[in-house]
Amino acid sequence: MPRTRWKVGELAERTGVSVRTLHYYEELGLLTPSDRTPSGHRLYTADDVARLQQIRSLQQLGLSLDEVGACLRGRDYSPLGVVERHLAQAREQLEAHRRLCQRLEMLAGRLREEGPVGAEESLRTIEVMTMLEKYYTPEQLEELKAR
Amino acid sequence: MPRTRWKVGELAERTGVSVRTLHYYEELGLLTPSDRTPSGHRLYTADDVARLQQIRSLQQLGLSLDEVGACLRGRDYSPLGVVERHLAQAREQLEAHRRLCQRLEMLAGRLREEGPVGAEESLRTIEVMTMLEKYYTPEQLEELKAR
DNA sequence: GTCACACTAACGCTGCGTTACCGTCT
DNA sequence: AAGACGGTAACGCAGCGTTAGTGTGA
Repeated sequence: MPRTRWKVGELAERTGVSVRTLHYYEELGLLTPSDRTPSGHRLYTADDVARLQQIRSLQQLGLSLDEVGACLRGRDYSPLGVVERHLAQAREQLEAHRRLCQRLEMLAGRLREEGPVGAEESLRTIEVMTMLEKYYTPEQLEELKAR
Repeated sequence: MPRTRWKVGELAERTGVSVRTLHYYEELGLLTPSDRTPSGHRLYTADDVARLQQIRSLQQLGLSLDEVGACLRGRDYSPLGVVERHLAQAREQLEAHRRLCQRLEMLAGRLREEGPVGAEESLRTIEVMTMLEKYYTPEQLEELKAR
């Protein structure tokens, strides 16, 4: 029989999400552990863990924590929908990283042969890097407008 | 003959780096445009653009702007070295995104068939997501210790 | 003369990290 | 009995976004 409850430190260790962050999510009303020990220690259930996953996915989709909250409380909220959009974005980032690798390889080549690096080379490389940081899918733009 | 100088807005548009950010880098002494028009408008040269690329690469490697500055001023500083480390990291992130996609696909599968999603499933997915955000190569850990 | 763009200066904000101090559990 | 872990409360901060008011230049 698998585990059914986690203390905050255990959850943090398993997920990489810090204890402070879990506290903070609770403060914002995003993730309240379903249970507590008599002495007040937080106990997270499998449902809570599922919710944490949704929160993190929405965050990686570029939403602020405020927006994440609104989304979770929203009427048309669908866990599967969230995962699917996250997946779509992850695939695009996969592609973006491929382009970044190409750019960096070219740049490294130039630098090795000591030829002066063309500005276009640098410009395009920066462009790809920056796009990576800001990635929003077209769908998200709609979402963000909807709020 | 290609361009040889860019105004701040032009550079911002080409790179995706905001005007405010370019101002801020200058404030910190990270990137001072080599020239100005008589009236004070910033003019960035190809060298400046190359430096901007280095700054962004170091940032994506996980360094704070303070550390970026220290690195650029450091004695053993090598542009090629920076690009190579960035490239190594980009490749690892490519792999990490692949794993993320796998996880999200499995999760989506579970959600579609309405079976209750196992907590392990959620936990592992969150773990992969979180690792992605924090990625530091072994090399970087050395760097960070060195400071 | 107008409209997009540049300048400087200043405040504001998000998402936590980081003490600090005290209880708990094994 | 002690050390790892939990609790709440509070401050602090990086990296810009965002006005605001003014000059510039095609």
